[in-house]
Amino acid sequence: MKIKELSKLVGVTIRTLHYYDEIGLLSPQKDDAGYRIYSENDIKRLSEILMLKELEFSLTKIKVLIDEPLVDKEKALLIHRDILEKKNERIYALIDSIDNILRNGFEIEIIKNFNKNDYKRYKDEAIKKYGDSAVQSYKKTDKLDTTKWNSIQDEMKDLFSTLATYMDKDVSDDSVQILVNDWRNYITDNFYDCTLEILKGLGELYISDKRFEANIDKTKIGLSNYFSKAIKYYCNVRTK
Amino acid sequence: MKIKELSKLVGVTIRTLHYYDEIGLLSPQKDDAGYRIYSENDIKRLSEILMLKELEFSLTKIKVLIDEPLVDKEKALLIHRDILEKKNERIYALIDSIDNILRNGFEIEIIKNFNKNDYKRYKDEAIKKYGDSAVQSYKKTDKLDTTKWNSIQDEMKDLFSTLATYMDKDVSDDSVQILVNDWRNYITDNFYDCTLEILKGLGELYISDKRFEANIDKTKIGLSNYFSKAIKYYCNVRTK
DNA sequence: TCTTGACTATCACGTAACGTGATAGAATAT
DNA sequence: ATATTCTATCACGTTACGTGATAGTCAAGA
Repeated sequence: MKIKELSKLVGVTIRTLHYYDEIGLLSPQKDDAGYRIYSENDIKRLSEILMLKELEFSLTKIKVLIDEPLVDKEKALLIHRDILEKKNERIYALIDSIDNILRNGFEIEIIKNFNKNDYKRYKDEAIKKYGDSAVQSYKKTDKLDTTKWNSIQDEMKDLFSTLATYMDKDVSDDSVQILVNDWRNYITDNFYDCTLEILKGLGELYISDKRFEANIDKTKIGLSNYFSKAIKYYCNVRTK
Repeated sequence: MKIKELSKLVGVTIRTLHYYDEIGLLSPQKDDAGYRIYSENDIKRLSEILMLKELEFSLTKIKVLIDEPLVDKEKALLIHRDILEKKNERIYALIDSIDNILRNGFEIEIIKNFNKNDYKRYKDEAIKKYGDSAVQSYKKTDKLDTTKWNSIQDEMKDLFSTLATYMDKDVSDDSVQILVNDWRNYITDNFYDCTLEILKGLGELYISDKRFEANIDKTKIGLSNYFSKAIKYYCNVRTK
């Protein structure tokens, strides 16, 4: 069977078959003219390749799975199943994120994601060190249902309206600084460990990002600017 | 803020920031020495970039979303949500496939996937031509619950045990050819339109693939070989 | 002032799985 | 004999960076 016939039969492109030959995944015999001639065994092998690919195995893994009779295919499938389920969980979280954005706007999501990479890095390192089960407690970030979101929204509003009544005070005032500290604890409790560095970054966001500004200033004009200054003071006092 | 400070703050690598500058996604000012100096606005922009990236938007799409005030962000999010949901469905189907393999072995999955690409291609073309709703009937391939699988397994066994009683007859015998035809209809009913081309390919699989062979020969030794020959005869008679 | 170390810069190649031409020889149909 | 179809082999493009290599810049200590 020549290349086009096979490509039509199984529904892959000729280039794909060329490529599989190139990487040694499926290397048929060649005739005198150099044309690839696919045998029944090649068809069988290709069908297996395509099925494993359908399951989103990488081509290198497929090669190992097919060529090494030593590997435990069932185990590989189970592991792969696990990976797929985690992927699914992640996608669920993403959809959830989008829903939250559509309901509540961008700002909370930005806070949530501000140092998600850091969080993930720490988590990965922690898993390496202590195993997966020990790190389950970090999961709090992932799933927040609607009622939780509403309570978060409410607490934010409370904090902002209290802060609004302080706006004639200097940002160094104790009552203001206590509120900033509350806000910091609040983030730590609900999202991730809010270090001074992160808090500083968030404070800078609050003045430069119009979406934050608009949301915070709904409570009182100029509040976002005031809040940002209060955070800056809070951080400066505590940095060295 | 210089590059390392920012990279630590938000948890991305320096290379990533270099790259974002390179593609014009995030291009900070530079000082006399050529060092990148990130402003508060840059931090804000980066946080937005990272959030959209977290939602699996591509960098080019992120660029458009941020830079073009004309695009409807809400609409983009809704579309993206849709894409994620489809991804989710697909992963579910994959997990389902793996479960089926673990329960029933590879052979049915291979039959199912044999020309899945073809199936998808036809489906895509059909959707282009007739719209999505008209193609819903093709969906039968996707979801098969446990009871359905069991009945399929049973029918396969029935067919094979009947065929086993015919093994002393010539493959050209009417009773044998009727069984092949039944098998073909069976695939068409349960999986996809089993053309002669595909049937031929399957027949070749049955002799060359040891997993098929083992499964079919459970009923009677040599049955897979016999079945394969019967299919070949069936196809030859009908091809021109 | 010199050196050391930390930080920065710009190439430039590698990754996965092909897509997409370009160019040229081989097989088949008319 | 010629036109068409099929085949082959380069070889560059894609995404979002990772990973060196090499070299210039800055602040601090001897």
